[in-house]
Amino acid sequence: MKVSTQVNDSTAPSGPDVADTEARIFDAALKVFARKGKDGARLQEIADEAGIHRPLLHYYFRTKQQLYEAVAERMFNQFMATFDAPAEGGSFADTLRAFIEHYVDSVREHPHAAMWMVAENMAGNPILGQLLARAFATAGSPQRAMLDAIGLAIETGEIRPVNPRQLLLTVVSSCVFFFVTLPTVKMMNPLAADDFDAYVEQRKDHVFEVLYYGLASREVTDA
Amino acid sequence: MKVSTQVNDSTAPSGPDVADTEARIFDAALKVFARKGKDGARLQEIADEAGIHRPLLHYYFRTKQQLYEAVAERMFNQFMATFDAPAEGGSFADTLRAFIEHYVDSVREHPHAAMWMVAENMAGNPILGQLLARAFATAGSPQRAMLDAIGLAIETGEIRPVNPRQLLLTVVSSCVFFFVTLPTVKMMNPLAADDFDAYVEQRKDHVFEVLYYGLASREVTDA
DNA sequence: GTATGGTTTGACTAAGTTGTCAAACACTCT
DNA sequence: AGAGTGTTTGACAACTTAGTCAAACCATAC
Repeated sequence: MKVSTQVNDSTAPSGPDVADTEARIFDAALKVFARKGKDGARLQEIADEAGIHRPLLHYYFRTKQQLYEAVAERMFNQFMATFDAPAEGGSFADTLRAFIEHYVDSVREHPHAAMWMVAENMAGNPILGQLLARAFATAGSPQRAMLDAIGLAIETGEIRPVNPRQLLLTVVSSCVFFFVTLPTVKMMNPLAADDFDAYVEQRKDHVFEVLYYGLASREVTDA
Repeated sequence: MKVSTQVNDSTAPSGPDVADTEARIFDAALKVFARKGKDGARLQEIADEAGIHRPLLHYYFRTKQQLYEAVAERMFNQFMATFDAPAEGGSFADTLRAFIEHYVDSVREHPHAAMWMVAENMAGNPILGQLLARAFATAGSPQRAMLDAIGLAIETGEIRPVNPRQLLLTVVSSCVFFFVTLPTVKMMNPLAADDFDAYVEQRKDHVFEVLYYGLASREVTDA
């Protein structure tokens, strides 16, 4: 029996390439779950996508639920791993620019992950919240670091006083939402449909510009 | 047979309160579909929620698919109907403030609608895009008006030149995303969990502040 | 080469879900 | 009261899907 032991005890006879099979299942499940959602996904479809027979899914992961959870956890870790802690020392503008850049790239690189997390949230599952809360509590984590950077920039007066958590949410919203509503975005903005790469770069620039410099004409006005 | 004739031919004998039954089905379906998604939803659960027997669902809407589509359309219309065209004449700042206010309130008032649209998008359905595109093409629509207002404000120099479609997307993102990821937001921000009303107001203020005035300290710098 | 371990397969089971139907029902009109 | 309409009900059929199982399979170790 297998049932997902992460490491292969390399002394025992291990027959065909187990690691490969498990990886194929992961990838396939990732795709199908993200496309169809947990309930919409069919084990048969996952098996087909992975090029294996359906009972093998049960051999590697007992139940659909367990497969779902395993994939969810891996996806989240994968996604979180793509973040670097913001470089210390530079201006907040640089930090923010880099954070936006990273975030958008991460979402692009793991297109299913963002949707997955949103879906999980909409279903009311607190899993993501728990994982994120842990990340925020961890001293060195990029999320924590970004929050700290905001606080610091306010103290030094580089940026105006705003609620750091609200700001972080606004930044993340701006970086993720367009990706989650892609079909609509592509219909509303020709560039997104024609040259998505270019669109994404445009979006990064826009988000930074608007958030950092704001809309109000600089000539005009007050502090 | 019934099969969803919107209007009740009031001359014919109509037995028990048909309009009420249909409305109850709508409301129930709305809730359940939004909670569980199209595939996760069970007709039995919808029937229970509506307090009727399951075959009645088929009597009013032949299939699950048709029920889903009917509810989707109604929800979208309901949602769109909550928007007012931005008042002409005022400053762009006022227009933006009002738009944010309205958008957030609409999302709050129809909590399922936002999630529904996002889910629809994630499933790759172009329905929402089509409906929205129609709204944008319509001269008097609030969406169109907002886009025009942005263009105008740029021309008059009230705001700096930005891509209007990108800006609109950023605004909408900031108003909707937090609602779609509510469980996570509540775990990350104590206020959201303790006093959601207050949190929502704080969010409106924040979004306007950041988007309009930007983060950069006003003392510092260039146009 | 044969025994032994984990892996893969095909056939089967059990449960749950959608959709149908004919009979019972309620209301109105004559 | 009785006919006629549209509505509601309970029982049923067809189908899909997750999960099980024992037999076949393969690779290595002896």
